[in-house]
Amino acid sequence: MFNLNSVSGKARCGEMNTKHGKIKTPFFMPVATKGTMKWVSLEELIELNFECFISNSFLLSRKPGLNLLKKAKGYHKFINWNKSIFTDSGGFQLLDETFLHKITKKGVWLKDPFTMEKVLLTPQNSAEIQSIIGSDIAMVLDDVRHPHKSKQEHIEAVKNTINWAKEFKENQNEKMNSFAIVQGGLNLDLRKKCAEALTELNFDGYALGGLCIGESREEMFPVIKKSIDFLPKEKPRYLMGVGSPLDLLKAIELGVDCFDSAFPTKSARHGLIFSSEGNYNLTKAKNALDFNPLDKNCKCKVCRKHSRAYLHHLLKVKEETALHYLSYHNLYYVEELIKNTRTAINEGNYSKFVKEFEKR
RNA sequence: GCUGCGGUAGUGUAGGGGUUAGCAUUGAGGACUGUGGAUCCUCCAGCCCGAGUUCAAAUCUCGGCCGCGGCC
Repeated sequence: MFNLNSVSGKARCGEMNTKHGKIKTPFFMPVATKGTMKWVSLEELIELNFECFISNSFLLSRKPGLNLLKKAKGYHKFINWNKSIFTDSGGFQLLDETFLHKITKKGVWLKDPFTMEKVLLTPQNSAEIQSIIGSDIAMVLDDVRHPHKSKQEHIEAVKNTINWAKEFKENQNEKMNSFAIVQGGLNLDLRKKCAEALTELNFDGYALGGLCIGESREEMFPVIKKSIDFLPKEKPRYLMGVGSPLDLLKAIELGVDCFDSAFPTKSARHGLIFSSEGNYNLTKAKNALDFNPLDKNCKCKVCRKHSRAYLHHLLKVKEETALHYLSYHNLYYVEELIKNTRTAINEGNYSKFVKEFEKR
């Protein structure tokens, strides 16, 4: 399902094939937890040239629920999306105290946020949920811990992650593609152990999980760099949760093929604008009288039409349209940026591309 | 004109002799990365004016100014 076309240093350019089409790598996918991005519609996602997004299968299983999804003949039809869809298991919710109830060897007890009912999510039922959803790429239920938790916790998390991956693989619909997630915190021995055990299980791709959640860049990047070497070259590598422009570029330089993150849209909602001249906060007072576009080099529909001053105003008076405009712009920016990384890799000068970017 | 109540950051308020004058919001900055749809952190900013009582006044007394209500 994955073909590598060219490399530049460790950066790779290729193609991922799913039931719903081809996706050029590296790529970034927005987070559409419950069936849409926040403030950006699926229609606009097509307009923005994204080939896929990621939803949260646990939340979808609670609402609209599996019965509805079955009756709708799958999630793709329900939301009328005929490109690829990744689904997360819901494992990431372990990090959120409002979701997590208890981690056990069998799986994880999560609180249904709609009803507060406690629900046991296991590798088996997660595989079934994602199969009913009709996910193109299902993510295996994993045990995520904060990077700064004790080694003992990470040992336990890796053990659970490996066991759950085995059970997921045994129970999943064979036609469904699935990616396993490497855990181990910042500990390279644990990362290696986890990666090797998961590689033996022969998943369609491998993700690096548990990163970019509070640890410093100085801690994160060495772990990515080393962990990449523990993964098979011929399979796609997915760094979960990374979405700031510079982080994306640096991770691609280390050999990562795909990403998802709420960062571009979440940032946009708080006024953080991605731009070719660096990120900045639109809520700053100096933007109130700036009649230039968000990014003078951006061709998105927002930058073509509206000024910083106007968008600053909308944000200040809490008009919801601002959230839409800014989210749209940031997604456009990220998609353009990643498109440019593919070009740079194909042309064999990716490191130079990153250096230029860092100079901004 | 008389009388009652009140006047504390830009706004809304707490404190009624000794407080680094508290809170909310606004304002200024920062954070946010497998999304609980405005959250978290830092900072700026104030006792209406004058006189008195007191070791000490935002606080008590008197006068002024302003606001709201009542009476003439």
